Amino acid sequence: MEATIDLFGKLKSFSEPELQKEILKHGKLLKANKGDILIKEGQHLNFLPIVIKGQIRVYQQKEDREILLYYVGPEQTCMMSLSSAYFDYNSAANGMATEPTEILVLPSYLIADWQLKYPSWNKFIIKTFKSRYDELLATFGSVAFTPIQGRVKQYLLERMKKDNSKKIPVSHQTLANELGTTRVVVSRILKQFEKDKTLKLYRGYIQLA
Amino acid sequence: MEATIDLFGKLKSFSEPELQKEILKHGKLLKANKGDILIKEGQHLNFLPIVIKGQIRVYQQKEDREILLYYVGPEQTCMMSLSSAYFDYNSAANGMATEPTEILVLPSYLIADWQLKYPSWNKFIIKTFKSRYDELLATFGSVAFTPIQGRVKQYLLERMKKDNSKKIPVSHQTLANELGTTRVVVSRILKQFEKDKTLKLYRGYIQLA
DNA sequence: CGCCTTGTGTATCTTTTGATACCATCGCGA
DNA sequence: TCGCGATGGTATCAAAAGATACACAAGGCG
Repeated sequence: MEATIDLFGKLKSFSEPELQKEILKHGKLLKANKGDILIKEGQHLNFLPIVIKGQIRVYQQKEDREILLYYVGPEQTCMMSLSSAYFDYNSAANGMATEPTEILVLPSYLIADWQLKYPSWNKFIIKTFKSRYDELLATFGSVAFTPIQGRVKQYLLERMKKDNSKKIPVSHQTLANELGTTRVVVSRILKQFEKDKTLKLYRGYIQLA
Repeated sequence: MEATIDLFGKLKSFSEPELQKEILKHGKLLKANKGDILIKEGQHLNFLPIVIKGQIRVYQQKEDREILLYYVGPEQTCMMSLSSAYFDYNSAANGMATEPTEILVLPSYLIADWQLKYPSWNKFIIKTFKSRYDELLATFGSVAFTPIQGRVKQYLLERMKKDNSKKIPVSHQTLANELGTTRVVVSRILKQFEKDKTLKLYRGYIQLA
């Protein structure tokens, strides 16, 4: 890989100089545009993507329904690829860039080696497994126990925190895709919230009260 | 720990003699009865249980509803404890023995050390993370996309395979708890299946056709 | 400007799921 | 033997969620 200005300024997790050398040697930088599909369900993966900048949306799909699993943000990687690195495995989800995204791509066969050699890499791997699991478990609990109305509210509140803004740019259809339901259901629920004065609806965005 | 006959005959994953010594030195054997609660939601865990014999049911609960996450069988361990070993963490689920169960209990602080020292231990850890994730993801997809009727069918078929028997000893209430719904719903669906001749209902068990 | 895509509002109808209630039966233990 | 809890059948009603269809508006683009 060509020397990249400030790569490890953005990837602070990897402190060992030796590890950094290896990453520079074997890694490739990739740029993805908004909407680019990086991983498809059923696909066999032999690389590990680490997001440098931007974001990847990982979701499951069934017929015309889809549901969000998690986002991969900077300094993070994806479970599907990680699973593939250790076992013969086909992706159980899709990955799509939600904005222009820069990705560091590493070949799978190095993952396990590095894990034994470099403590910071090991920590990264374990942390990924752990936090992805937690996320999924939280979403699972939500889907299993909370009616959609509550999940819409949850989603909007989390989004507000994350973006630090009460103006949430999302279409009803997109919201439905995040939550695993349909557009009509989302519109209906949002309208109810609007009547309850908890938000206002506009074309293309939602303004929380 | 007192020398235990054939412990490593049952735990074939741990091949290194050094690791076996460590396990014998720091581990304790524990016996649980059917119905014993081993882990509670919110509880802080400082041990890692590895099942030797029997089974632990790990599930989430909310008010009077509950839903199965997974079972921990022989040679397996639980995600909650594993997460606790690496990070400050409170269990997000409950664990209960479903039958008389023998458990090897190891202190949390050793998990990470051993992982760097013993490849077979590392493999065990990674495999646990990976397979627990896969299970949860499968269940998640099922809950998100499949109507309950289909999930009842899935459950019964899987149970048939696992037990290698078409006679499935389970009450409607228990089935409801596994699937995150209520008894009445399960009874209704099962009755429909009986009308369709795909199974017969008896007190305390279900006979698949 | 007209056209097309995307986004939104809403009505109607059906299906699924849940809540409640009541009753019958079984089997265990006092 | 009686009582009681666990199990299961079922009816009724309500709520949640989904399917379909249609209308309209906003905005980009040729």
